[in-house]
Amino acid sequence: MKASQLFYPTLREVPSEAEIVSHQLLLRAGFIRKNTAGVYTYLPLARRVLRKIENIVREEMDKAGGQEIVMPIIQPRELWDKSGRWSLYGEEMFKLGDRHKREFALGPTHEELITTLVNADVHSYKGLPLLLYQIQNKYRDEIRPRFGLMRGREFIMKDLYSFDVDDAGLDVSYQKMHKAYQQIYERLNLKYRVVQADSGAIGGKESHEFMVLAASGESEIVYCTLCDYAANVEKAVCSVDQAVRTEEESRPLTKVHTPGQKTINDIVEFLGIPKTKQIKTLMYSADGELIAAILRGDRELNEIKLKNTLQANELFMADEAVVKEICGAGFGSLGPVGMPVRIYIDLEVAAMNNFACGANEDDYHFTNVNLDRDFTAYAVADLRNAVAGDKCPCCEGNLQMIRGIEVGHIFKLGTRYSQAMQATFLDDKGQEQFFVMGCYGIGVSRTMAAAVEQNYDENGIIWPLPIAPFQVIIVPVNINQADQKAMAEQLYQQLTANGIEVLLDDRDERAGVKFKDADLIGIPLRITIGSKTLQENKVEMKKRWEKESFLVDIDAVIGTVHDIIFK
RNA sequence: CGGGAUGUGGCUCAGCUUGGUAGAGCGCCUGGUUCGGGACCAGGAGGCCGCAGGUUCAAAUCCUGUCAUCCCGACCA
Repeated sequence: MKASQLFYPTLREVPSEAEIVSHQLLLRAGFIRKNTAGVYTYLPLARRVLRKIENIVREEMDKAGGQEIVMPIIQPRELWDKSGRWSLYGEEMFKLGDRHKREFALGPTHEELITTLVNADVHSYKGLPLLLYQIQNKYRDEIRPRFGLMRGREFIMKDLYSFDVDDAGLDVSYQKMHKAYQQIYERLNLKYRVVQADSGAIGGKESHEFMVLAASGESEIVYCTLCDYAANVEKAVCSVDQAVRTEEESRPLTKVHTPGQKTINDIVEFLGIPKTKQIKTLMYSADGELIAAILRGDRELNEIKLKNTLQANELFMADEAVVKEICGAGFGSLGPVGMPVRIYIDLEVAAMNNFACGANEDDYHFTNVNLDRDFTAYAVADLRNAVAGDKCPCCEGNLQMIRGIEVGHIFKLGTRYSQAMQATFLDDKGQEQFFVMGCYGIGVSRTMAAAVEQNYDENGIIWPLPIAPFQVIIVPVNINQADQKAMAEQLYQQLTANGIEVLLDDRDERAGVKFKDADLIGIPLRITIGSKTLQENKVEMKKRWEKESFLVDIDAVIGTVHDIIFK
């Protein structure tokens, strides 16, 4: 491809709408343009990258037994009524009507559609397992689209759905996908981590997320430095034996006057009691019922864990006025002693003694509080967020934190959708059974953005070789010099003939402009043709990710490029 | 949906407080000089100042409404 022919409008300045690196660079380098919030046009360079990602995904899906199909974007309401998700998905779905006033949705995901499809045409266990996938635009009317391609309202996703005869079959399909996903991220050449994930209200028992590691990632991940354990903080287990047991004797409960002291820090200062000897009491409304969640003073509540423990559908922090009425004190003065609602305590708290807490009376606290003697817990559960330094739940190692971008997510769905959609087959005993399903997504466009978040410098993008829009860029310093132009053409032809994707910057621009653009769009390998080196029958080569360039004999160019690209 | 901010040529922004009919840099076009890290000189094109009302002799500027975009939060297979 000749740069003079390529549509890649680069920008010198950062468009003001872009906050994060991938958004800024993809805009500046002429990969994407915004149409409306969360909706983008992919220009030629982006299209090339997306295709490469898609092809790697496609190959691995096929290798794992997947078969590609394409499902419609427009889906009728009835399908979604069947699964109950028309209202459940609610606002997040783009909805539209036709001229007959029939209602439709732009597909945010395709479980309903594919379950219907498979149910219509697979009637026997002999047709299973069946793995079908597509790479397609998805539509979600995000409350707040942001970060460019990271959280768009229209995005490209690969979604595969597995259909099996039973749970054992699902396990096999799930493992296949798990492995295929690892292959994919290896091949994309991205640093990533697989983590245990919360499967959400709708998911099944098991779920893993694939995280591309990047400082700007939205998700927090904990991982063990010794073993393979890794999990989304939402999910990370804080096991019992992490709790520091205190061996001291129980001391008598004491009520202390603490005028105006509300926060944990206030008590640290006022009473000289460390955070780790205090507890905090958080009030929640769970499906309308007021409950108390209790944690050590320095810990953070994990709402997802609490929600799962309570098996609540709706959970939000209680209104202070309500709390005051029922408990007799405001937020800063609460405690479990005499608390008139159900008390859920964190595992760690169960191991503490002689701690301090609010007395359910403004301006008073208790010290030397002890579980069972002074109050009883309705349940003890893992409720807090893991933090760096926690003991690994699987081994003797310690946990560390890192940030990541969720680019893949796999779920065991079980029979949730097949039951809702009444999708069945006959097993080998002639019994009617529900399909046992799994679903497996990869955010293709998000993966492109994540690759940028992970690979850039002050000059622009540094594409990993497997997904670079071009592998090599040839820059003749001055295209008006006949010998440079001729050499550029010659190398371009030769490299192209050798199956290498080359961009020839044949524009009549100054060298600086061409270098800047080459760096910005992130082509991994640059070949510079200048008059001095040309006289010595050499060209200059530079790897985008390295600082120094090096000279190569013209005869050796093909071989050198080959070595670098195909390693 | 709450809180905050912003809408002025393709991009980044100034002008708005104290109304008098629009500017800079970059980009773009033409000519010339340049030519290994976003050149220089000269000339030029391009904006009913997001939109709709209102106040006023007069509105980019003041007022009201509205739309859009961005950030924080709530939300989130």
